[in-house]
Amino acid sequence: MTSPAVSSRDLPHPERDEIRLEGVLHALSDPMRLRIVRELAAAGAELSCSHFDLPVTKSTTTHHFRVLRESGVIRQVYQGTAKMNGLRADDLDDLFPGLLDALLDAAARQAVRIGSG
Amino acid sequence: MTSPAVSSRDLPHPERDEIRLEGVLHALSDPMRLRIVRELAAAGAELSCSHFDLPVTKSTTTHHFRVLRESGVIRQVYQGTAKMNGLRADDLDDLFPGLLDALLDAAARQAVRIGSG
DNA sequence: GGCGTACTACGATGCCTATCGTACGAGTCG
DNA sequence: CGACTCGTACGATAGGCATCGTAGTACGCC
Repeated sequence: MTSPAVSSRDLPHPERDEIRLEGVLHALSDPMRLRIVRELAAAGAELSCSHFDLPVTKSTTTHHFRVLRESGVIRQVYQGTAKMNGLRADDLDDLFPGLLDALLDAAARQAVRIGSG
Repeated sequence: MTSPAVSSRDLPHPERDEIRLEGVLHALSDPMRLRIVRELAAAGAELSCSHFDLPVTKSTTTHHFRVLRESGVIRQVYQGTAKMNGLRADDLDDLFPGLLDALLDAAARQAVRIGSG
């Protein structure tokens, strides 16, 4: 194949209008998921699940990505065997202007302060 | 007594440096608690627990206020039989500049959009 | 002291969830 | 086809948590 071609398997995402603030906050209140989102934002591009080296098993990683997707924080698309993950920054900015930036900034400040990132 | 006098009963609060972003987000990911925080912000002053008319029992209300306090979102002080609740906006703004405003704005926008506030 | 109000403490309950392990499906490459 | 990689599904487990009800404590007032 030339390009890996997007698989026919597609995943359920909430529409932009279905995204709830409570759901987003809950998704980001888990350290593992906050870390994933920070990495995605820092990369500024879509990353495969396997790119992340998290201190949990693959099952748990899958679980966290699903929570992020179902809460509307990320968008997931299959590309061959890989699943690419991208922040839904456009949708979030439209719904909650400035929130994502404030959250990422807050996470970065805390990482500096605590010294764990 | 002239003024209700702050009771000797005092409540454990996290120091500013102990406040964690994950804890704040988790606290605000509950609709009841987000509602409390929005009311506190709208009032711009300290409010007693009994001021809030929440669709849950008083036991549950106590629980929610404790979660908010222990996560560092609010400060609670006894004044006679009443317990006054105030947002820790100063501490939060110092730790996470702009975050509280962004969260309150996001909640307000969602309330308008959904039509439940 | 006695009463009423404001809030708490404790136990119970049912649900949600973070985690794991194993077994499996989908896709790519040789 | 066969092997390998990436990720999923499912079941289990243990802990957390939102909720309730009842009983109890602290405080102010009469």
